[in-house]
Amino acid sequence: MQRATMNRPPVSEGQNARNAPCAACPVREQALCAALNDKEIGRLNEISVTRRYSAGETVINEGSAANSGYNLISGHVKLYKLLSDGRRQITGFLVPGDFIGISASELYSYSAEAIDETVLCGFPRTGLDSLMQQIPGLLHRMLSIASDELMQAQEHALLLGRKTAAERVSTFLLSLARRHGDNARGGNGGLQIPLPMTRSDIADYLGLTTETVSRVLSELKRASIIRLPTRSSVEIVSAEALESRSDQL
Amino acid sequence: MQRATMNRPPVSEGQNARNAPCAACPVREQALCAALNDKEIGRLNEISVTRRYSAGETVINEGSAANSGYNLISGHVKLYKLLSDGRRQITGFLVPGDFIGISASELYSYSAEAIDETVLCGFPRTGLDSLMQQIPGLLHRMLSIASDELMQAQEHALLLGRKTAAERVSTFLLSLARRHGDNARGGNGGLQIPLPMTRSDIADYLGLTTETVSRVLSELKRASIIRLPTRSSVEIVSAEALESRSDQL
DNA sequence: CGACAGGTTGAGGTACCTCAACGTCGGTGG
DNA sequence: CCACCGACGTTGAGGTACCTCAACCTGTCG
Repeated sequence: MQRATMNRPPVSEGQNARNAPCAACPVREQALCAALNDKEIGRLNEISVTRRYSAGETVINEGSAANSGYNLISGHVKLYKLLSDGRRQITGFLVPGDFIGISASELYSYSAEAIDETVLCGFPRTGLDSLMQQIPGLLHRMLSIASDELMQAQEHALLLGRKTAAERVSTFLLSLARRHGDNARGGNGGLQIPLPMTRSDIADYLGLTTETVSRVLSELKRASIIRLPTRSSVEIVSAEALESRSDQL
Repeated sequence: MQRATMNRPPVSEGQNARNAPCAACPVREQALCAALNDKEIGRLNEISVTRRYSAGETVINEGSAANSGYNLISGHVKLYKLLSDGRRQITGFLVPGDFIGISASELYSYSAEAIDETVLCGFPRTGLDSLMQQIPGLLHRMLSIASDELMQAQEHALLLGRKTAAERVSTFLLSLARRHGDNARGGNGGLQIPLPMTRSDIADYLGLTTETVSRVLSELKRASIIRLPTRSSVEIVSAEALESRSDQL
């Protein structure tokens, strides 16, 4: 289980290229890397360090120095902010190909935690910054990632500020389905979707309680709009019904 | 009231430089322009068009083609998204120096409306894009603006998803105070802050109703934490009391 | 001055939360 | 291999923070 690439310090050792060859990377054509040609990606590779995180492990701590960026290779990560009394708002769930660590300030303004067994490809910020100066395409890609996240964040604000519990859950399920793609149709033509996060995570993402999330899911199930084969997956039987309950998206 | 610079088409006429000389621009050192030297800003100036908007006028319509960006010169603008039944979520209030029109897609994903008499400096997206390709500093500046907005959006999600009405209003007043700066102290040492937006705007920003906003403001006033000299201004008597009621920020 | 949009205050309703009990599943050790 | 354990999830009953509806107040502008 332990691998040679684990826990390596962010200082380049000249061997990372061999340990984590970008050509074989499952997210080579996504994420930051899509912007780079093979030569450029070699330079990114020189400063990158892959590392495995187990479920629940913290990747980023709110308030700590923002000196790394990460590509999510496999697994899932949640981003969140806390209030002093422990109330939590999850601002996003990340899937492979997503970038972690865009930061305007010197300190991270949010925390990041692995949801399940996860592999990240980390870059020291200094190296990333100098590469961005040398490769305008990389800078441009970063802007496009940030713009996209901003759009999602505004959609999320609409959900949190103005949607009902049923609308929030329906919207959430649809956005999962959209991101998961149209593959993986179940036996009855439904869409099988993994739910790696807990009900508590979902609640903290939607601004609800676990009980309310559970109740809405149960009601959707009772109405035969979804099925819940396991606690960590949903099958969407009628996306249309969800759409009509989600008010857009 | 009509001015020569009003309603000019985005095609450069070679006179805009004289009509809107950047050197005299009140937000020359802020916004996008801070990233540019005098020569570069001349090129930005060539493609820019200033235009005046009166209160309530729409600047950007959600769903329309995203072919302009704007610098806010003076006045105030609100950004918002709507649900099909008219529920509205305001995602931000902009002040002079802010940029409007970051967009990941071809279409705007939000609307923008002038709150009061407002002057914007507009750029066609094509021109902005080619300038960004030629001037890396401009691209970099844009990324830093986007990152900053993203951070604010996450803070806003925390407010909408997890804060009480009293906490939301207190947080809002403090963030206004912070942006307004520490100038403008009132007679009794309080901080005078203009409130150009209506109670309804504030409610739609905070995910509340106008009645709830009004009740919380009245309570803060009763507790001598704020004063309400006019309907469009607040005086913050005790920022400390607001901080303790806002849970961070 | 009259009218109207914006704002405040009150009374009652409700969507969601809180608290509590019970179910369920996956892992672990006897 | 099965029994137990604990974390996660579901369901129910009651409470409450905020919403809804309605009346009234206030300033602003023709």
